Amino acid sequence: MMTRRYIPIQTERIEPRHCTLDLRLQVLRQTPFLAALPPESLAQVNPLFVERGYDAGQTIYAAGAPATRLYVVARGTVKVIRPTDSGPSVLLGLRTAGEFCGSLSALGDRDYRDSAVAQTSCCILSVSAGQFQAMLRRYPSVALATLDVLAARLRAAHDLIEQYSSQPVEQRIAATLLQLGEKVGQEREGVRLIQMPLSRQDVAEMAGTTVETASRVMSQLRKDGLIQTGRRWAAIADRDRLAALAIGGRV
Amino acid sequence: MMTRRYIPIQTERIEPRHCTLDLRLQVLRQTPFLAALPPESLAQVNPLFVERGYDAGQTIYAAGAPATRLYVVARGTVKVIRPTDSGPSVLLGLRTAGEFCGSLSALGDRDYRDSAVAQTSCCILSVSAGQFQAMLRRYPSVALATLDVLAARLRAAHDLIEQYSSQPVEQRIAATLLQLGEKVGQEREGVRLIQMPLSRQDVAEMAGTTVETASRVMSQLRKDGLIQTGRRWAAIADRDRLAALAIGGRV
DNA sequence: CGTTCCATTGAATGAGTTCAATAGTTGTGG
DNA sequence: CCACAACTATTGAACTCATTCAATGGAACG
Repeated sequence: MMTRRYIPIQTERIEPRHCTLDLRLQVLRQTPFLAALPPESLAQVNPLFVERGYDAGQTIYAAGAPATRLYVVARGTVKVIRPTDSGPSVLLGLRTAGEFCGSLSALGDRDYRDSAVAQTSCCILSVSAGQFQAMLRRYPSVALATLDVLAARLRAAHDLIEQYSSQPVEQRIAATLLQLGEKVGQEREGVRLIQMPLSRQDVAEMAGTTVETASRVMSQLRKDGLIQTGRRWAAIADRDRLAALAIGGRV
Repeated sequence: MMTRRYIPIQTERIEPRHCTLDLRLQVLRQTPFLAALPPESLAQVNPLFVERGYDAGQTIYAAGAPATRLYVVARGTVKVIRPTDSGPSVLLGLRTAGEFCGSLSALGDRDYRDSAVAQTSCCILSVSAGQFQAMLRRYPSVALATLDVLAARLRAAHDLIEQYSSQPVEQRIAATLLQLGEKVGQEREGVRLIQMPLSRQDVAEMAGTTVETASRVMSQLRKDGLIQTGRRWAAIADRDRLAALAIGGRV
């Protein structure tokens, strides 16, 4: 009664823990910074990547540990979180198929500044930081593509900073849900279902608030017919009104 | 009486509005992404840069305008600000000699997402986005160096996000002042003077709060002997206690 | 079938904003 | 050189949004 089960089914597709060889090349090809490579170069770098499966909840790398590898998501969804000294973590972003996380700059920090946790069970390819550096040097197009990805992430980070410092919680949560809808949403029965397990805790960490507040706001949004929610899932029912709320405040 | 004028003098050095030729090459050489270039390449790219002076308060580029150029600060200090739909702006960062701002990715947005405003009078070199892209392609070391800068900025942005979502205003302001001290601070009469005009408004925009709160917090910090302040300036008097406050909360 | 996790809701509290008023500082023009 | 206008900073008081503390109930999992 409180949680409408219009969408009882959820992300029922269990991700395979291990990747097939076909998948490997396919993923590497769709990875932004490798997409520009000619096939023969791709075949050359392919062996440098190591594959490994993770169960949902498992940590891929932890903040504070030596930053030795760069990870590429082949299947599944990964949370990149920043632990805070006191209290709950901050969710910096989600990585899905083809996206990377982990060590980037050899000159930068020696340690990871954030942790990556499997949100679904997933399959991850990884390459050592040294080999990645070598790739950057050897294939200039890889460096340029990586530059674009970083620029885009920087823009996204600045968007977040703007949100945090100028918008109330309700708007931040609305914006968060819209972004999730863009990234991992799928149309289902007239609503846009966010295709990943998503707890109130997750939303709270993305919007920089507490579980209770996230729950309250989302309950209200549900009552207003903007979204649908359930245990560890959410769907966008009225994209336009939600977007209006996200930018303009009160609808 | 209320504002101690222990440091009545301030950033009294008026920046020259126009750069000398010597300064040009010197600045380009200390610019991170050009530092790696051999002298002859530097001489080649030098003519691509246009120089121009700006008075304090002048806008170098404005958010929303077509992102056509990349700017390198030669002298002075530049504020990179993100205007918000409603209310005050957010100060994303400061750029001093050798640092760049403006258009980065040709693939990315066509428009600037933020504005750059001269904080002091300053001298700026700029290059067209197209020519910068050509430099990235022609000199791989430039691309790699730019990658490092972007990675560092991304880390800084994530630090900010963490602060915003997990720390109270007092700590954010303390951290802001410490960062400023690192970046543009100079030892003067036993304190670290922040060598740039810095209003409460500026601090507020950096810490994501209001002028009033910034004023209140800084007044308290002054009473506690952690900082010294005046009209449009601040100095760090007790770095250790300020740092303790920034991370640990109440001292 | 009970234990654990997740979500919801209430009430009290508090940090920070908002509104408003005052005052010191700087710069300008008569 | 002085008076006035504009800017910057400070401080008070009311208010509000969000957190915190706390308690309950449903859903999933073994």
